[in-house]
Amino acid sequence: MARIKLPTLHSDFSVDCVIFGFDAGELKILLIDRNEPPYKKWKALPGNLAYDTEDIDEAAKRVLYELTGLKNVYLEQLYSFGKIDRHPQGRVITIAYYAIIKRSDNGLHPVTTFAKKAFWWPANSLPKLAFDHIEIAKKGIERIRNKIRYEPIGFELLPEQFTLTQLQHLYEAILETEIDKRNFRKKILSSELLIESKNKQKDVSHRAARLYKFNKIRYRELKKGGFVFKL
Amino acid sequence: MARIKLPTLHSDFSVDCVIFGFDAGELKILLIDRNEPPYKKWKALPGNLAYDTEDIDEAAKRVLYELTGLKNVYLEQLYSFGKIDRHPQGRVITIAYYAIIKRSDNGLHPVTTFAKKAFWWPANSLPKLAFDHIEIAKKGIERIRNKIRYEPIGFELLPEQFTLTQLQHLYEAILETEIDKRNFRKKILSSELLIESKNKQKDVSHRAARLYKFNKIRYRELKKGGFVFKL
DNA sequence: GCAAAAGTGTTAACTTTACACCCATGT
DNA sequence: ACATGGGTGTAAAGTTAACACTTTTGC
Repeated sequence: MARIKLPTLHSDFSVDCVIFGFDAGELKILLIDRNEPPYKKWKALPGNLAYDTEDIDEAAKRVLYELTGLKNVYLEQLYSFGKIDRHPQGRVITIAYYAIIKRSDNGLHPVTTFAKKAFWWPANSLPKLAFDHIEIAKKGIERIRNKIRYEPIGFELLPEQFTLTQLQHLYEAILETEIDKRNFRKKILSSELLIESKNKQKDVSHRAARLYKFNKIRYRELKKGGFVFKL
Repeated sequence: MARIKLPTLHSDFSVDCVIFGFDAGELKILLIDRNEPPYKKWKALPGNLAYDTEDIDEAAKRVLYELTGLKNVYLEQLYSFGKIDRHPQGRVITIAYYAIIKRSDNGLHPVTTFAKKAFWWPANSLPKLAFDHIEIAKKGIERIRNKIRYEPIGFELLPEQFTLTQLQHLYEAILETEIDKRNFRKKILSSELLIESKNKQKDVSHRAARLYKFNKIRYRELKKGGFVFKL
């Protein structure tokens, strides 16, 4: 297997990101169009070779930032992929990360400062992707599905303020189940993780729902005491 | 940051293994004494640079085999570690795996075909380790602790046949809790994951306990139907 | 006034927890 | 006969699941 040395980056491993967003009642993943070989013109997960001078976590943050302009985002390592033939130009291991980002409530407007053309794609009907990116994306979906059951990461996908119905729809979309409205509300409210806002929904053509915020501080406290959020 | 090229392996990433065993009522981890620099004479997790010609999963299997002579062992990727300064000779990313191996019931005799001197160490009182291996080991312990709650991996640590009390002690050791004997038995037996053996314990100076086997086939069936083992 | 989603309680089924004594075997 | 761990059931507390109608608001 030939080993290609790239002039500037000088590295044999890359970082790829599965970036999740929630919109129109669906879990979405941010994809890019590749405009250089290999896999030119293919859709792919955003990623890049890593510099020798940065920790891998930093490389993931950088990729995410270059693509979305966002910092301070929920970002975790997902899994590493190292089949010898996964990259046509030689041995390149990739360390995959997954990120969860908020999108403005009313907005379908994608994030702004792109390095490449990026677009959201429904997580449950992904197109063909370059390299082994389908495998990586599936691992990401599997992870977020498991994680959401025992950590309150769902809030990362919603705007600062949200209604209980929005939250329920999010859980239903990710877990692909129906949830009973009354039971859901009882459970989520009894967890003390939500702060009731004084505001209500605006511009809806029906009774406006109360808005809530996630109480991060309370969550940290509870977690220290051994509390585990469970839906 | 200097980048050292090794003549034969020609690779910038390594594979390290957290190998778990259970013995004398304790969770143990297999360590080696390093006999070359860097960190010569330090204790460390078994690991090695990976060849360019093997998938990373294969590299992990190889490391495990070289050290223990074992194949077909429970082995999963754990996490990748990529701080730039984790290796004194330059940028080396490591992909950590964890393995769970059975040790013969009565036996404290360690595995045989060593590449290096290896020895078991209690997981909850690890010594100083080379590189960032303490961090890796801790991640492994955290993982096995979480995993054992919702997958029946405990059986991988026990001999083919075991008593319910042995199984209970194993859970107690890993989860660091006490478990009620009657509740534990009720729960574990009602899961239908155990096959009652006709045999009983031998050579104990008290009433001999019935032996059980883990029913792997039944577990796979149940799992397909969406069953999740939970202690 | 009607369409659309918000909001609200009770009961039965199930799961989890707490708890103590007799039994079989080896010395 | 005694020491050691093996083996067993029940009741109370807590959790989950099933289920339907009234309220508010905009059009």
